[in-house]
Amino acid sequence: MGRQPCCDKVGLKKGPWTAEEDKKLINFILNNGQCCWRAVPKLAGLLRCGKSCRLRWTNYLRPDLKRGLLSDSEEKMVIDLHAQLGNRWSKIAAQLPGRTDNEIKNHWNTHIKKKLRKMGIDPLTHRPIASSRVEEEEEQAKLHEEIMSITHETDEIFNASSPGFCTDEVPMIQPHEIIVPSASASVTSSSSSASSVSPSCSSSNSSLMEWPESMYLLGLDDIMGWDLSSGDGDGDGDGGEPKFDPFNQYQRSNFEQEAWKLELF
DNA sequence: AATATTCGCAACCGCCAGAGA
DNA sequence: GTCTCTGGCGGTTGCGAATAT
Repeated sequence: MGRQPCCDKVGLKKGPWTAEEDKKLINFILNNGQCCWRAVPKLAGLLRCGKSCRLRWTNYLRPDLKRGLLSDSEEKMVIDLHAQLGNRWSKIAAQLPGRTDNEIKNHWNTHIKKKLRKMGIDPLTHRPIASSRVEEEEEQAKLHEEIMSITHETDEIFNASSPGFCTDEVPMIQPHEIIVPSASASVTSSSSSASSVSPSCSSSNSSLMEWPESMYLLGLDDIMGWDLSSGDGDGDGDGGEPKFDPFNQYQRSNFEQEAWKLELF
């Protein structure tokens, strides 16, 4: 049996999307809406697989996406939500309008993780690194104690029941006599407590097929979410970054793309 | 100036769940 | 109930840019 690939991969293009491809995809979706992604590339005249088209749209081309780095409040929200939900990026993204799971995941892995470690917080447990180490050591010590007490008990039982024991007397154990404890009985899952959060997912963007009218009226800083007037420009986030830097490839490509989008209409 | 290394982001891959036949 | 297909998710990779040597 086995699953069929989402598309016939022979002759399909991979790698970065060109402006031409983006244009085709946007035009198609704006005219036809998001329907069957499998059919999109064929109908839109793209040599891509449907999955790739969907990802490109949801992560990059959607008109309601925010651009630029996450703000401090957004970052804080991500950290809080991660503490409750773990690596459920889509659930986290659902709480941050205009942000994608991929964007948040990348930001987490490249920025927030480091930041938390720098602050002495374990990004996995969200606990202070020092104290979690102490707890870990305590746990290990406890475990050791338990093992030692069990060993002691068995030794006592053993010594009491079979004095003068000799290893030569141990009967050989046959394979069928070995009893393996079931995994379910011995392993307890320690999933994070996610019950307290109920992602609303209220703003399903699937129906959003028009560029926001405000886009025509806003300036660059508004469109891109950049604060062009403030920031100390050192990139450390302490002075109102991100600041627009025409030589920053990432910002520049965003700008070019936004400008291009505007020219579409 | 040249080369090596690190960083950050976009895109891909494999798996899973749900829907429908 | 089984099988197939699609959309979605999270982890990983590739590659260009930035930085260090």
